[in-house]
Amino acid sequence: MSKCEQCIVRQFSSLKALGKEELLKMAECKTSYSIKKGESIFEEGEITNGIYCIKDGVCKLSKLSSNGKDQIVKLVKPGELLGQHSMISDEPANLSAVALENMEVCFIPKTEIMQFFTQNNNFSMNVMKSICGDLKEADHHMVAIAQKSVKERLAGTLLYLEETFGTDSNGFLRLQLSREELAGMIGTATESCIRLLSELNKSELIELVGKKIKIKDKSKLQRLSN
Amino acid sequence: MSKCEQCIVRQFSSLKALGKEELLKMAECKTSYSIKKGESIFEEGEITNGIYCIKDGVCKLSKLSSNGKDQIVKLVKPGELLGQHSMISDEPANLSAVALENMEVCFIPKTEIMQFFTQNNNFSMNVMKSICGDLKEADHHMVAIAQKSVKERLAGTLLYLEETFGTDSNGFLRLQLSREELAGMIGTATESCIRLLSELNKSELIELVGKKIKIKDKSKLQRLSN
DNA sequence: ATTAAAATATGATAATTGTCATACATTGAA
DNA sequence: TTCAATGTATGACAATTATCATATTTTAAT
Repeated sequence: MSKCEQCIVRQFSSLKALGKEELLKMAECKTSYSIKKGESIFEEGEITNGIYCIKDGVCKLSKLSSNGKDQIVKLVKPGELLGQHSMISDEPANLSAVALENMEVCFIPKTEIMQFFTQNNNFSMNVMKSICGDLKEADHHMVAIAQKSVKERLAGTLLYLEETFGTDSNGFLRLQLSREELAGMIGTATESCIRLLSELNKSELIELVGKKIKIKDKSKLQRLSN
Repeated sequence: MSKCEQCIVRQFSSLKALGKEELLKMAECKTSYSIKKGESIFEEGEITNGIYCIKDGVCKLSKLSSNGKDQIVKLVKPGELLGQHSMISDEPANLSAVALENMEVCFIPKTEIMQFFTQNNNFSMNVMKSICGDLKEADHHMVAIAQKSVKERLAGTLLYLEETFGTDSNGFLRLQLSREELAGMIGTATESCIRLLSELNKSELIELVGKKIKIKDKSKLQRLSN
């Protein structure tokens, strides 16, 4: 069982407010998991009874719509927490969490976290702040979907993917999403997404090699995204 | 200066966790405002330095999109708080708040609220829960906008307006929104909204009298909304 | 009451986006 | 390797939605 004290990603989450003693307590009760690409961490409607801290790998949070399509609400990366919202609300998960890469996560039971809430005000404040950040992002995303065209959203999403997850040594987006997932992020049909990617490819704003995507003209993409 | 202890709406917000002493302190430092229909409480980008508790009247929270249209993100009603998110994030307001009816609100300065956060864990938990509820709603709204047709969203929004704000003695929706505002809620052009309202009117699912709207066939609307 | 301004309504049309069909490419399992 | 399955790509077409123009109605100010 590894020590939470020495875990680097802790620094990037609300957990950075925890003290030595609290970290030791947490190390004792936590469980580590490896999750393979494509596997789910929890499903919409499931009761989670704790939170996950992501050590490595990226996952998607998505919600199934009545039309059968999965809307991706947020991507979650190392350092971030998973499942806080439903734990705090005391409700089943509102979203499904599925690994986009192989992941390493730690599960911390609800009872433990709730103690931190009552003992450590900085921790509570951090969690509140991070949830408020999520809400702000969600509002922003909502307005984008409501008011922008699919092409504008696609451009914005590609820029977001590069900024947030970076590129590999050849300049391709590090995070590999299927066309269907990309469509699920911007809220459109898979075919429309593919079509627009082809168009951006032809006009040389991006380059497509297999399912890999490289951004070739960032400033034009930015202007396009509005 | 009226006493917070006796304020009814307090029961409906996170403030219900506050004790007698805290309420007395709050009553001393709060300021009451009357806001007329159409006036703004705060604007996107403004620093608020406190929160508003709504005693009476409904307001809209909206965000201006780059295409010049206002997207309504949420409607806020008596008992609810306003401005918590930016206060907690320590950032300028992300949304504009504009009164849809004449309103009575109380402003409570940030310094006061922050003390409650450190002193009263129930209060912190309540605020956290309410923000998580907002996030859940925002996600839900996002998926609806991304995956449903304008007609489906319109039907859903009309049902929401009836459920949430009720009807007058003649069965018309109590909360009067302009067609432009209704369009801003569902994320579409004003003309499209008007057109679909006419269509629902002709097929007798709703009745239009001036700008007033009455729901005539709830179950058909529900089926339509998906 | 009169009039200008704003909101609502509707038509015509164009642009966007979704759906279905099908072809091609890639991947992974036997 | 070979083949099936899955993912990606593209065409054809239909449906949805936005935009612009223009009435009509309502509202509010003088």
